Amino acid sequence: MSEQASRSMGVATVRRLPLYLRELRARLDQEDAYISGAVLAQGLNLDPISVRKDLAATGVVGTPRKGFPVEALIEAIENALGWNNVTDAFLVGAGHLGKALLGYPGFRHHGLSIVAAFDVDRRLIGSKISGVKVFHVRDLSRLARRMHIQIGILTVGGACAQAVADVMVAAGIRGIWNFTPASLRVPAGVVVQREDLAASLAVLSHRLAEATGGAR
Amino acid sequence: MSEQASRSMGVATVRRLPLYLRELRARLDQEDAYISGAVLAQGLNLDPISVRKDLAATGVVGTPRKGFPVEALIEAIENALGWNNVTDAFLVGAGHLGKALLGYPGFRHHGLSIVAAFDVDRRLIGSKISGVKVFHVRDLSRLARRMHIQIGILTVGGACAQAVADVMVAAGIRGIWNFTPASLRVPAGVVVQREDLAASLAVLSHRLAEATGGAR
DNA sequence: TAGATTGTTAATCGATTAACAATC
DNA sequence: TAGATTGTTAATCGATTAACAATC
Repeated sequence: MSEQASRSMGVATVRRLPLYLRELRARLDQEDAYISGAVLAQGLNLDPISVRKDLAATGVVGTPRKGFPVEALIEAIENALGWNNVTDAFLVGAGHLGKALLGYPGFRHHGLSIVAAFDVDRRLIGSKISGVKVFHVRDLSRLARRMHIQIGILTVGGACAQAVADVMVAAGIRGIWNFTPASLRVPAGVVVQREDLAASLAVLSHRLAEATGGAR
Repeated sequence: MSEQASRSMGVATVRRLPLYLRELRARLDQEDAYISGAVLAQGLNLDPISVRKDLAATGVVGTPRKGFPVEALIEAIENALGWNNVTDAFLVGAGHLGKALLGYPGFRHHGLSIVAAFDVDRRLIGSKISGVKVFHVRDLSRLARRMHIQIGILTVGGACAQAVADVMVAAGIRGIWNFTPASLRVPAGVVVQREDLAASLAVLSHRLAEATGGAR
């Protein structure tokens, strides 16, 4: 049931699920066993109708006058995202951004655990960054297979992004979180999720230019 | 004319503009003075029709059989995003992620220059990170006003995100690039662009769960 | 009962995709 | 001329918003 619900969920809804999850977990610490869509919407600056639809998409049914059961919602959202089980990931490219992601404690709440890092810089290999050991990229394939790694985080320079992605795919990795500006080519069945800083900045710039108008 | 074009541009189009810009700049180094939408689309893994529409939205007219003039496209895109002039920005929160952004050289190509960083950690204040000096947050308001800063980059912990955003707004900052999970409340006229790692990871997780199906 | 809240159906909007005419 | 490519109009799709019925 919940699987079918998750299968038909729109991308926009999926993107909002972590917002709900965060807020709901905070509520759980308090006394509230139920929360209404309107309250949730107000706390997150979202449209109440949108929230109600998203919550409905999780398969959890609310009760009029009371709202939605907080605990059931948390479980349903974690389930839809696969965040109830921890997924191990490899990170390739231990530069500035790679180090930042290795040091980010929040992934724990998102079912993600970075269990090894990779680079080609001799000074890094063998060291530990935020408790995660750094290996040479040439060891990636062997380790990924042995550990059944599903997710690869790509924080290398744009120039070698495709080459590393190829190695990841060959090593059996099924999902690539791409922080490089490169447009990756992968075989069908492999999922690439792009974290596009430039695109985000473009939207900000454009909206600012719009707001400012021609007058500068 | 180009202003009007930029005003009516959809968000999806704006998000793709940096992709085109990057590819076009690479082409400029080669001999090509013209590029066809189809070629551009193939290089970026995009739908050709989509690309043609996006390029049309910049106001640049292509010529059949030849394609679009590369140099004019670059100029038009830079113009639409305001990336032809460098915009100075402040960064608040010199932790892992803040340091990563301070060390990222690519912003230069996106019309963004981080001219100062802020934190409350005494060990950081007065130091330089990637050539950018770190100040105490209490100095932000004064400096932002004096330097007419328009963009603030928010890389603090979620707990104090709103407080820092309030300071930014009060200091005359008009656009906030929000890397925290907080849902910021700002007055009308101030633009907030969220860089939502959790949302992105959620999409990846969901697509992986979808691809895997129930069988795990 | 009354009223707040969910759930559902319809309307609107924007983005993508398709088809085809215009043009060099 | 012929053909490749742009430009435009229409169709489809998904997301958001609106309106209202159902329910505790």
